[in-house]
Amino acid sequence: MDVLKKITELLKENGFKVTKGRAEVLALFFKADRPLSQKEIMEMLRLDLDRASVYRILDAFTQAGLIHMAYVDGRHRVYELPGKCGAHSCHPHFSCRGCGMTACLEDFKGRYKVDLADGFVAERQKVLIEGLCPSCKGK
Amino acid sequence: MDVLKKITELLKENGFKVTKGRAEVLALFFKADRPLSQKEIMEMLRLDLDRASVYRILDAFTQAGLIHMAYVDGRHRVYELPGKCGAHSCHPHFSCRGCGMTACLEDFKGRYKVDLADGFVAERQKVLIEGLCPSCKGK
DNA sequence: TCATAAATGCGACATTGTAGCAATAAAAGA
DNA sequence: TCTTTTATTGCTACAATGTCGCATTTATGA
Repeated sequence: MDVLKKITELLKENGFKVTKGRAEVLALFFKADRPLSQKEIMEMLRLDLDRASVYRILDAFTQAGLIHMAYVDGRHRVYELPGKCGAHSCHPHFSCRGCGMTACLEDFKGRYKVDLADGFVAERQKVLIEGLCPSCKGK
Repeated sequence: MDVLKKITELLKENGFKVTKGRAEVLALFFKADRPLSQKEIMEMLRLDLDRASVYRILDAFTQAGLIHMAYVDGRHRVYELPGKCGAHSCHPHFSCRGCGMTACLEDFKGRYKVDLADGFVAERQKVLIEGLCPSCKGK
């Protein structure tokens, strides 16, 4: 199916008006091969979209489950399309402590099994692998 | 051994001058049963310590390896004493999406094994379990 | 096309984190 | 103990990130 059509459908399904801003932000996530921060989104956008609007769009998408907050970077919230994340498994992210680059390790199949105390409910796992990327490794 | 003595030793071992601020911040981590944010540290401190100083102390401790940055909350950096975290295992943290409370699941023994692409080096794993705590569960 | 409800732009603001510099406190030696 | 030296702190200003309210604009359904 056409990506643009898919995006329009996704937005309508979730009760969103189909606006240029929302369509393009969502399109960015479909094009991206890694989690995106608000800052990166602003830079990648072709149309002028206000900072506040981007935040509102990201919040709305997150609440609707269209994207996930990956929390990869201590300062920036980083978002991505939801993968197969669930209560007991989620593909991890890699973050380079040299350059701050983050990547999605989607083909990861491992699982944690965590026994929480009574009364606690696990909804989702987030795993971050920290280390060095090839170009920062040599320095 | 006395905690205060241990703290003094730890600071000296790492080449730090033993100041009231550093000693008390480090003591907070020994007393705490969960990861702490800069904000929480400010609120828990008895003596008046400047915001900038707390940040500098946390940075210095992190660099020296006395504490770890746990990155649990999207907005706040959250720190804790280093556990048995390594390239392929780390005790996970639990974070309640209702009240934002975070906890350390120290007795966790599981492991991820992640195959990174050539040239990438994994130094540490951070795992976050998101869900609801008992008191937020009912709401 | 028009009416309406939602989304956006704009501005102001709160919070978090950083940097420079003068004042202060800790450590070492006399 | 007193002094000197050097690191640490407090203060101030600043940058970046995120939020909020309100007027304006836009998308949608009649």
